[in-house]
Amino acid sequence: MQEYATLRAFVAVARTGSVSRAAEQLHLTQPAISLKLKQLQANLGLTLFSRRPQGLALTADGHALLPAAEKALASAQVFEQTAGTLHSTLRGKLSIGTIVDPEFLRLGAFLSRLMARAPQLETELHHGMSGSVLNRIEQGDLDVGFYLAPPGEGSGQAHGGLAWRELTHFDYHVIAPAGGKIGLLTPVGSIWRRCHGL
Amino acid sequence: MQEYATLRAFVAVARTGSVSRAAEQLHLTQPAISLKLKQLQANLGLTLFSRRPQGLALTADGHALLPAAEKALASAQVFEQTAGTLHSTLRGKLSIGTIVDPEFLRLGAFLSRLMARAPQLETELHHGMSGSVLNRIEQGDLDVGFYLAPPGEGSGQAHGGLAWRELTHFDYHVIAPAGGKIGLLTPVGSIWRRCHGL
DNA sequence: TTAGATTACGAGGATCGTAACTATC
DNA sequence: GATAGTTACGATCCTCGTAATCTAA
Repeated sequence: MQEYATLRAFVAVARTGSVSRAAEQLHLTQPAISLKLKQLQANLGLTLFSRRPQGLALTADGHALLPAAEKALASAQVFEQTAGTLHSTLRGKLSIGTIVDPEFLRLGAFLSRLMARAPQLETELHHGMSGSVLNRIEQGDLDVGFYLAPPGEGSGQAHGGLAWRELTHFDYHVIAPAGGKIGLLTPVGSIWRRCHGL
Repeated sequence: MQEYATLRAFVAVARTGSVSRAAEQLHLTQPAISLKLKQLQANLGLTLFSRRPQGLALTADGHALLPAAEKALASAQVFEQTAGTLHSTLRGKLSIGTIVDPEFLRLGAFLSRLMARAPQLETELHHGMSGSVLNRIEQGDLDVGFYLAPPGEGSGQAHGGLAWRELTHFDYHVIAPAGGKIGLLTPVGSIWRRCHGL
């Protein structure tokens, strides 16, 4: 089965009539495109292009395959777009409780990833000590907050009415109102569900 | 952009409701599927499955994405199939001149790859010494033949009215009537063009 | 000589399987 | 204990970019 990169190369070269322009368009180098074409033709056992002085031209076989390749790419884009609409419906304001040094929390990375996932989400940062963040979350004042966990405590458990989950690649934990089911009832709460991927 | 292997994993798990059965179906291991699912969900920023005692069940998001994934896969299969029909129209008999030991030529591998590319093609093997094969090709008695080339001779050149091309991964060469243009005029000749991918 | 394409090759990253671990019945 | 899934990790394969080579106008 041909991968998307291969199909993109094929379509780009077919449309531009040139490996160079296709490479430019796809932000790759000439050799990369050239190799992809070679692989595609070898896999299919077909000759899709013929060399012309000013570039490459489609053969009859290439012409016959182009529409199918374009459809395959279009379907893939539809998939991506469908996925996009599923979390672009997220709206609301997320109140985040922070502690200690934002640099230590890698807060910038966290926020940028959050924005990438849910661009329409507003965030509001509230700084405090670890204990006060816990209290304000329990009171519903904050939606989610950082929490320095004691080492060796495992992950994914619930305690004290709060659900917490270890963030891999980070040295801190995030807390949100318990159960995850509550999260689903409000726009803000659904954020918590989305955050599971971060 | 999600690759096909990822979409196949998603669809297989969604349909079977189990990583194990999906792995079996795709001839992969449980961890490979599990990783693909994790990557897909991370890329999309969505939770597609929820864990059940007997396996995994689609979430609402997963349900919404399944049709798009199936369409993307179907389009890819249409592309492959279209390519298949392009060289399944090949018919005719190919007379192949062989030399020395068929085992040494890896003739079985060559023929099986040829059959995979052009299933409707008949082949006819004629064994002889290297010189006689050359003569019979020049006389049009054979369509294509094996030839032990002197080392260091480069590849893709034409000499003595014959075109020859080095077969990568093999230690021998294939000869066919010169120019490749002649090849396009007859069913048998078009075989030579197809062989370029082997 | 210039423009365009291919080949060679090496570094970096992705993939997949084995093995070990966790959780649920 | 048995079943289902995940994590860890290492070997292998793939991809892409740089540099060199090839071909035609």
